[in-house]
Amino acid sequence: MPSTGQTIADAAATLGLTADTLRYYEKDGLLLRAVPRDPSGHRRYETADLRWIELVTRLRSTGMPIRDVRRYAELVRAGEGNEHERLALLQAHREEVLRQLAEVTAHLGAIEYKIGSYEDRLLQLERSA
Amino acid sequence: MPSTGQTIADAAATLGLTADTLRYYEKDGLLLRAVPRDPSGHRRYETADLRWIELVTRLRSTGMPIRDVRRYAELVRAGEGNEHERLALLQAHREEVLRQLAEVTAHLGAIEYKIGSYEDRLLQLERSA
DNA sequence: GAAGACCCTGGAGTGCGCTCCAGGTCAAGC
DNA sequence: GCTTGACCTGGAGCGCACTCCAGGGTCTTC
Repeated sequence: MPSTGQTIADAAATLGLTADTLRYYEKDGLLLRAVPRDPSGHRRYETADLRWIELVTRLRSTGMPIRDVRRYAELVRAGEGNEHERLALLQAHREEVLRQLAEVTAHLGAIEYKIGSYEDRLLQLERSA
Repeated sequence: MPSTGQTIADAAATLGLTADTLRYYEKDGLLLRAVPRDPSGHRRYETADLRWIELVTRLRSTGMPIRDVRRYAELVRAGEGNEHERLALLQAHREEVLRQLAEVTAHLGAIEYKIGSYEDRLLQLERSA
């Protein structure tokens, strides 16, 4: 009978992370549970683990700090009854992401203007050459 | 005759940075020139300095690493003749920013979906209460 | 039963981008 | 002439998020 679930190497490849990062997330309390082990003590990631970590990577890559992800994980681990707090945490993050998107977009506009002016200048030079 | 230009405190306030950060940028080669000093050795930021630093903050807050900003500053300091390289640097940054915006936007979509499901769940609870 | 591949733990190390001193100079106000 | 406050320099320190060992176990393959 083959062990169920993915090895840490497979999970890392699936999720686009490294094995070190997966161990670090677990040690740091970002996961919902200790990842189950096979008889020799190696981690076997199950679908539920992978799905949760996928959410973690989404929160992380939208800029949520580790400590907030941990807080959210704590709330989920605590079980039903704190849905308002979870929602508030996600909504606050959403607002922050929207703020950042707006800021980056605005700055990008100014940078693209500068790119345009370089392109124009180089075009002029070519034409006059 | 009053000294011309802004003090470091004023410049920091104008730009939304700290005095420490301004000194750090200068020491690290992100500026186009050593900021001019008043007779007692204090920095006086002139309009040209402030405008350049404003560009630096735009590059920084769209995620360009310090070392790339420094590289761009070096090109501009080197004077005319490297416009292609400057343009390439900015274009590469633009592509990276667009990639990130797309990624964040996609992840945000998934997070908003989750927010929606919490809102629905809480609404159900209220209704049944 | 030796070699190689994979995994384990605890803990140290790294890169980035600031941020914060300590100790000192200088100009203005009382 | 003394305090106060803003600024100076060089350099140490910090928070974050990993990343990288050293030393050791286990499983498979030959």
